[in-house]
Amino acid sequence: MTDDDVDDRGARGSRNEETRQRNLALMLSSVHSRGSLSRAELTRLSGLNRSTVGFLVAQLVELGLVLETEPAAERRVGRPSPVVVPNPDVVAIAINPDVTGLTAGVVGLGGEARMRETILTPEIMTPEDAVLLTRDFVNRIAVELPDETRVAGIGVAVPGLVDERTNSVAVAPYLGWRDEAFASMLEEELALPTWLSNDSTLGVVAESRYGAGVGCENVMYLNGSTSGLGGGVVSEGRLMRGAHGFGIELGHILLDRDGVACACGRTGCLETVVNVRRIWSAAGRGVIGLDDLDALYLNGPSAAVEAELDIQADALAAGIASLVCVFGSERVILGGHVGSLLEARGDRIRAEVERQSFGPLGRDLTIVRNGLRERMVHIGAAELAFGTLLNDPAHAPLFHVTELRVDVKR
Amino acid sequence: MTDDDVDDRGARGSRNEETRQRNLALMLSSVHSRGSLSRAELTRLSGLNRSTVGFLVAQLVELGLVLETEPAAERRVGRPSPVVVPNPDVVAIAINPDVTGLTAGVVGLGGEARMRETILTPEIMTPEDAVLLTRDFVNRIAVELPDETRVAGIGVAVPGLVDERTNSVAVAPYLGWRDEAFASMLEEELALPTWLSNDSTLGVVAESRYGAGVGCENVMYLNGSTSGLGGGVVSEGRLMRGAHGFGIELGHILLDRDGVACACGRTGCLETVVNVRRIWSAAGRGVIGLDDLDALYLNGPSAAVEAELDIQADALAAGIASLVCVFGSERVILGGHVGSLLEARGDRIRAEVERQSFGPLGRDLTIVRNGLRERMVHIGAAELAFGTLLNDPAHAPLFHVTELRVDVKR
DNA sequence: CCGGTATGCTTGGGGCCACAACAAAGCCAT
DNA sequence: ATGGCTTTGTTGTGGCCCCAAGCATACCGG
Repeated sequence: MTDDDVDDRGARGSRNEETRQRNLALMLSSVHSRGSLSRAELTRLSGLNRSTVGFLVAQLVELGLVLETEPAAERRVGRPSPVVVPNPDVVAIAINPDVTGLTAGVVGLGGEARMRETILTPEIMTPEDAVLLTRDFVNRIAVELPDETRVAGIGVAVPGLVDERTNSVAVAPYLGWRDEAFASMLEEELALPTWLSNDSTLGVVAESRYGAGVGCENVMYLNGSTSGLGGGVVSEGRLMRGAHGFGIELGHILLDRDGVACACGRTGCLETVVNVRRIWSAAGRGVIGLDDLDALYLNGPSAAVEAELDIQADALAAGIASLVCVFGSERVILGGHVGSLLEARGDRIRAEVERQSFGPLGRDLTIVRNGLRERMVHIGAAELAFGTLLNDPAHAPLFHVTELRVDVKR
Repeated sequence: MTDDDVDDRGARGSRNEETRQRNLALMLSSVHSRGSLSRAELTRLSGLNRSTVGFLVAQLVELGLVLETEPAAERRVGRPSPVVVPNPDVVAIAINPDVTGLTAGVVGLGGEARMRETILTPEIMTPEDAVLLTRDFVNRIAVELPDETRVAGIGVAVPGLVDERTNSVAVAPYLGWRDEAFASMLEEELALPTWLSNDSTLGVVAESRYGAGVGCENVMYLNGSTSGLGGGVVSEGRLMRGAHGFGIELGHILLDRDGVACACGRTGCLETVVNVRRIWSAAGRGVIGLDDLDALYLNGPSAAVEAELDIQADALAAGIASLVCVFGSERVILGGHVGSLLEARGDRIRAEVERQSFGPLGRDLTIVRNGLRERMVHIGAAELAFGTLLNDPAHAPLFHVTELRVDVKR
């Protein structure tokens, strides 16, 4: 995808086209993340000249990425400004393979979910299974979606370590995948550009753009799922990726050096204590879905569960305090099992974090539950697929949904 | 310093001048960090056109920021290209107040240390003391440095928490400072723009640009000093700052929830174990300077010290493994007391980190001792003062050293 | 109906870089 | 020594991109 002949060190000079590209990207990203903006608002937001904004928007309209609609009747003085909205016919496909099945969806530019379905699998799926299920889904949407629909690509949220340099799955322990070039497999089958990322990393992307992290530049996100405790960090508005293109593993920060062994091979990780499976044990009634935890905690849980909640709340607080210390986050978002934990033990967690925080770092910290819930990973994966488009609206390829149908016949 | 009237959200549009500014900054930064580059090399590096690079360099020469020198005799075919070097008469002043005294220095563009002296103080200095010592130093260099010298500003490395938004010291525990608007105090006294930052944060800046982190985009730096364990992180080439403008506190990551109380008010911080004062206790002969630790470890230390080294090595390894897990760093640089610890227990530390690392994250990790040693904080502080200049070479103010002499007479 | 206001639209102008053609400076082979 | 070759500096032209200014447009309110 990248030209490798003149790629010295990324420290390239800027030319004039780049200015255009950046401004175009700014327009599209603003419209994408705010949903709708008048041209006058875009002018104020960008600080660019009216005439320039007019031209940029016209180009985006011509590219079919945004629509200019009638000005909103706002009863304001002055000539009304046309409203620019993202073109919902430009979509991304979001895929999330997991232990119980594959969730697939279509998300329009602007972040609106268009379709979403989960295909349950009797057994844990192989990468090949996942490709076939994805193909079936794409074939289906190719028929169901309107002809005007154009697809930016496929974003895959992987419950495991992803090597973003090679776009492959390094390890997905709960799926039993290892070194799978999953993106290439999908690209070969579907001829759509495909990107992979860790599911929790995508969670923080979604939350910080559309969820509980809106308006905050330093967000930390922790997500408790059946497959452990994951998370992601946005620092000064930028997603932290770490070296190697692997995401980062917040659940495996050290909690207690003399703690119990963790699935990752180490000892005393935060995940060994803050863990939904320990709740299941305490409740003593087998697997409990993440969506049922709230009800369990509300409807008078057993003393064993109460005790376990206290234990996990304290451990989570210690972990958060430790993480805030190294990231300097100002907002912590909790999702999945730890979101329920916050609901049940919010006061305790917040008090402990405050008490244990390093000086001023914990002073203005807010801890909130995630806002998007089950749609989150979905939206994050779509965001991944929209990335290229949002970065360079004029040159990113889009694929007509009708062409995908041709593939079906083949 | 910043215009506050139209500062919507930082997401400003780009105009044409910005292109020029960025390219100019790229030229100057390249020359600054590489020491000297031919115009042809700058052309290749930037990907810009020969003619453009020629013009940009000419502008930098006119601004007095770089010098064009005779082409190096390289016995290569083709017309020789003039070599561009940073103008050493453009300098920054680096200040580092600490418990034992104030270290002050002058660093030329290009990173070369021009002067450096430590003024010892009998008692721990107040901010006012530090201002006076700095003033004396500036008065002295105003006389000693050549007339052509121009000063970009003052960079201060503070052993404590700095609020970079307000350019003030939030807490410097070992100096006993709290909420001191130290930058304003200096600016008022010396009429030179002044920036503050945490000393360890500046350490990672210096190391990643000139020291053991050169050529690496994901660096973590840990520094053990008398005032505790600090550090900084460069992720994907960018310095991590965290919210609030405070740096980040790597020494206070959790090591053991049941550990001992830490000076920061919490329990079980990494710093409570990895700590030079514990070495002093084990050695049983009072305060030992950081520079004497290597000798102590080499010349057959006592069994108590050996045992303590093992303990600290293991704790450090656990801390590093935990931190690498959340930052995804590929190079860890150790300085000060932990640098000596690495020298004494390198194999043990590396083996433990490898063993405890999360999957592939620890695989390609290198752990090295810092390269710049005592000059490090110095160079980092100068880098801080050069920041504005490197970012916008055409507009950053420079102050003639002769004008500083006028201040002396006043 | 008419001024006031905010915005859209059009045109001219300036800044910045690429490109092309030419000049310069060294290497190298004959 | 000379002429070809290669690389780089230099200069002028053109294209891209944004801004500014003036005019047109659409809505409000009296």
